[in-house]
Amino acid sequence: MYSHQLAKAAGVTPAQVRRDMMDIGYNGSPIHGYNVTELIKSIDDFLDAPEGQRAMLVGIGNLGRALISYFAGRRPQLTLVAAFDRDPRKVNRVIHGTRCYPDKRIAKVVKAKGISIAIIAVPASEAQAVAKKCVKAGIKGILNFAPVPLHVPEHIYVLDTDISMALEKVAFFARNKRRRSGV
Amino acid sequence: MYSHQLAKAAGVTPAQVRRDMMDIGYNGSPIHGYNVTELIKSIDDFLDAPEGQRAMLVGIGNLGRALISYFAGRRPQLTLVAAFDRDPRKVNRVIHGTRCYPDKRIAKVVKAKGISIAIIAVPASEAQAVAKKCVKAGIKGILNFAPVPLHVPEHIYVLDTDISMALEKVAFFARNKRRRSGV
DNA sequence: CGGTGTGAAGCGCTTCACAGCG
DNA sequence: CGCTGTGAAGCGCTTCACACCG
Repeated sequence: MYSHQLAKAAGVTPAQVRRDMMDIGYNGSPIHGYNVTELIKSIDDFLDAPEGQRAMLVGIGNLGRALISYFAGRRPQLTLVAAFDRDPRKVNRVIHGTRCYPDKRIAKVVKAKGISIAIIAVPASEAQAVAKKCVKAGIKGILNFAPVPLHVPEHIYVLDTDISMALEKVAFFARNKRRRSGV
Repeated sequence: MYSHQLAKAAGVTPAQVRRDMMDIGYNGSPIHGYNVTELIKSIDDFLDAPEGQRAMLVGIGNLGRALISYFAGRRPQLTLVAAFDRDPRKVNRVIHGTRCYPDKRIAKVVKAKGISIAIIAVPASEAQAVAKKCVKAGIKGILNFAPVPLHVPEHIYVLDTDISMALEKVAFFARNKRRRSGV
């Protein structure tokens, strides 16, 4: 499989693909290109923590449930092991294999299960408070779906994914003609 | 309101804020900083199409429903006016003010309502087919939540928002300590 | 001083372009 | 040849740094 084929499949340029190969330390051959099976293994080695990582979800609304089904049993090294909500009617059950707890128990469950990543899918008004709780519990990274910037200590990694902003962006560029763009 | 205050609120640097002011053509004064009311108006003028823009959603699963409630009556100039699904049980009703149609009717509804933006929230296996249908119907921009790169003509703007990739990214950087990052 | 507006520098990602090799 | 691996150039966004002004 050659760089230009991988490039077409992934929607990027061949140069990009070769650059990425360098970055993850995988080498192809000019004759046969890249061996996909080995390549996948190299990518996994590069991305995954050898011990695996566990994530939790806070906020079991429509978005929360969508996220649970997205992540259900996707990658063995990165699993969703708990979900939390403030509403007592939403907890103490299992959705798509993920157990739901009342949000009071975040700290305990994080410690008990060794969770290092939090996914925040609560309303904007609660996001900052939830983030604080997660950080105090010992989380290392946050995936934030609430449309507010989170204030957290420097050493916590935060990725903001503001969905309505994404729509604004599409609306804007759809009018003002530009090229595609990624995650 | 001064640039450093806006910066703190938005989670960016003061220099960024002033740069953005230049880009949208709004001027503050060194004495009073920026007038927030006028500023919001300037931003709207910059972002919004004067005639407004209409969007549709394809795929009424958990994610689809979450998106509907996100966008319900947010911005007057950018509204979600229709939702589509293949499943007959999900259509012919109104969710959060958004009418649901069978996906066969995409082309007709796009034309009838002057829709220019499509939000794709269907399973990966159907995304490309849906995208094609949308493009043929005359859509200008696509917000894609399916975890596949879409192949569309050059002049269509596509924004890919692969949520599980976002989680991988957080997992990776949470281990390898980096600074926060945006939409 | 404490702000804004902005040219210029910095930085990271993307692309070019070419050596090397079967 | 055609493809990989990679130094170097390009490009766009971010940050610096400073003139200007009340």
